[in-house]
Amino acid sequence: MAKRVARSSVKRLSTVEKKALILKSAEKVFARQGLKGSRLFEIANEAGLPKANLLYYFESKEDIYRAVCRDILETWLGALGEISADDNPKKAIENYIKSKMDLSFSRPNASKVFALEIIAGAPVIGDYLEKDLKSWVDRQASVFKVWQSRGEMVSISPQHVFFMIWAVTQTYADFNTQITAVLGVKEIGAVDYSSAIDTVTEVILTGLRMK
Amino acid sequence: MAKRVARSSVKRLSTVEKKALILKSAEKVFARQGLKGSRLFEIANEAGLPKANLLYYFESKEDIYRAVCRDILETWLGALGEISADDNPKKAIENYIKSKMDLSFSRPNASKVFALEIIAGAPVIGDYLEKDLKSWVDRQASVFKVWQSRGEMVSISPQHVFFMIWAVTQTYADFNTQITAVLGVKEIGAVDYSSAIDTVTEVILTGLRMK
DNA sequence: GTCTATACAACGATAGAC
DNA sequence: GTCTATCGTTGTATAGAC
Repeated sequence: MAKRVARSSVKRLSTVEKKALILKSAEKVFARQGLKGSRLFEIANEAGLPKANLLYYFESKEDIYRAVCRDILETWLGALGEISADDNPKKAIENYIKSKMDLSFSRPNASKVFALEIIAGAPVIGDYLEKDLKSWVDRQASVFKVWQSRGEMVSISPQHVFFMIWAVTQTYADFNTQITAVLGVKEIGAVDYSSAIDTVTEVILTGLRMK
Repeated sequence: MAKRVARSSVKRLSTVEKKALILKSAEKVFARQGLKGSRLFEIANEAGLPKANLLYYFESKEDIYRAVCRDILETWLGALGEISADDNPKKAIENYIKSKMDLSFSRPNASKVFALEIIAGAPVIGDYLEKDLKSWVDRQASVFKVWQSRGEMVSISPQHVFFMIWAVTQTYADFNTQITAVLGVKEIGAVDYSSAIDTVTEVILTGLRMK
């Protein structure tokens, strides 16, 4: 049976497209109150689908949530890459900060879902943190140690360097409500965006004494 | 009728003490999933009280939540003080970072409730952000501008300086699950605590080029 | 594959005995 | 002031017609 591609109606979407629509809508809803604070009908409304339809494509609310988390982790890891000891240290950190800031501005809801999950104690992605993320950080840490031994970076715990970079880059997504309130603007515009990147990059590179 | 002070049983607590117990328990519960993700019976269990008892002391779940938020904001504002242009810039920022880090380690749940509230779009404390917090930041910003004109601080947007300081100090409370996972420890110990303060202070002061 | 109707469990809040 | 019982509502999930 031939499947038609998307037209004006949501009903015309293929299975794959509909699953993607549900996940996109779910990410937006979960970004406000997390798993326990979100309702299936909110996701359904957001997607423009009847509630029961969601449970045809996914087993349960938790199943949707797990799929959203998987999707976010893939984007995260995929976009961040690996830093090598041969890289130019300053350029490498600069690129890393840029990537993280871009993610914060392009997918703020993904960042918020991640934040809510961590604050809740990482019941779903705890394993990822302890295995994949930890070993990724451990690998980068050994690179930082090489740079530090060459005097190309101040000698502080590489782990804490990452905690700080993650914190300042993600704050522009997660705490954007606070930021717009303090700046007295309705939303973070293109100007604030590039000014934020410059400021963060400048302060961190200087703070790490990178030449 | 004479009231007895607290003994072993929760029942012996005075009205004031019992309200405080409820708020303390509620803060812990709200710190995991926010307002909508938390259940009254969870707060009741945490406090060791029957559910209906909570609704004798407070009108509703939202009422408890608002009281928790008020409590947190008072602590926040009270602990942070004001910085004056006459202060020694480096010492002032150092003290500010120290205060914020102390708050993160002494009241991590308060920090988490605050974070969840902001991520949710600040439905309850939005007013505080736009008025009290904004004017506080605006006052500090004029102090920073004086320092910057004297060459005692790098010339970047004072607002973004605060965004960065808040982000790195609060990350040790809010994202402590991620931090312990990456460090491979069960909890952030006294050693990590002071190492975190030193690292954060060092990087930020250097990053702001404070002499 | 879609959607209505509904079963069933969870939850907030109240009534009323003590 | 405390606590049990319970009401009314909301929310997840399923059954079954189309």
